[in-house]
Amino acid sequence: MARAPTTFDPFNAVAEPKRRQLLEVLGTSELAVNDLVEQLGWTQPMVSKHLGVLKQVGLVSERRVGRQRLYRVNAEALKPIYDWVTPFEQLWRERFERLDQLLQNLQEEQKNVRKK
Amino acid sequence: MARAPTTFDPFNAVAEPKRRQLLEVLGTSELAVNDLVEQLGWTQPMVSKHLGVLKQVGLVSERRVGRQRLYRVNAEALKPIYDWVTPFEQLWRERFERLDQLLQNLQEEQKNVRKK
DNA sequence: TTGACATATTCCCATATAGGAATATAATAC
DNA sequence: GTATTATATTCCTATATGGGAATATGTCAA
Repeated sequence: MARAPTTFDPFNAVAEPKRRQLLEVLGTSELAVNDLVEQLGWTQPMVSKHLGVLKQVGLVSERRVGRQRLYRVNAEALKPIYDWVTPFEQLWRERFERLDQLLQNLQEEQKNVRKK
Repeated sequence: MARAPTTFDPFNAVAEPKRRQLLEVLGTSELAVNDLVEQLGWTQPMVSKHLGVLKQVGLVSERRVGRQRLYRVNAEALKPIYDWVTPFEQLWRERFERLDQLLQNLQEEQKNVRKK
């Protein structure tokens, strides 16, 4: 078996750095393909192809206006990623907090040493 | 150019569902390869290979004890994913909040209608 | 040393990619 | 209808993959 297709789920779609960049540029606005071409500096087919992948996994939605197609981010489609990664965030935050505590304790001890 | 290698960054490493599953099973514990083989029900080479990818991107760390190798999650390596996805979480949460607000307003209106 | 156990590596293949170039489709304007 | 603009699709290729099977490496125990 090969790797899961990029259109399999948001994880695979967003693994490609360019597609993350595209979503960032899109942000909260609604942009036509040519706007994205200009802002990203990529070729038009490249932008269209990446948009195609993002659309297939529901990460962007498309609205046709005249000969333009306006795209916007559908942020909710990123929820599975957020939900998956968040529990792990607890882990490293706890570690940092323990480290902070440790450093503070050491500082306290140093103060006491100097006082003597 | 082909797709970025799975060892390119945490995004690509974690795009594979099995590797996410492996990290989940690992959780906060430190497990030997055979423990993982048993818990996951995969073949031993498959577990070793996925661990190899995860290790290359720093998502797990390895400690050798006798003939065993104990692995644990290095959660901080997931921080780039967390940091990237979190701003988007704002977007869909705001949308939900606006929706909630809208629904509440509608309920209020209904009450007033009935009073008349 | 030899065997048993724990883990990693190699070889194989079908499959999907991202990018470039060229071309197709679709909608508007004249 | 024809030209023009906006966008999508097709064809190409190099490259990496995940899984299976077989094998190699490394470590302990008798």
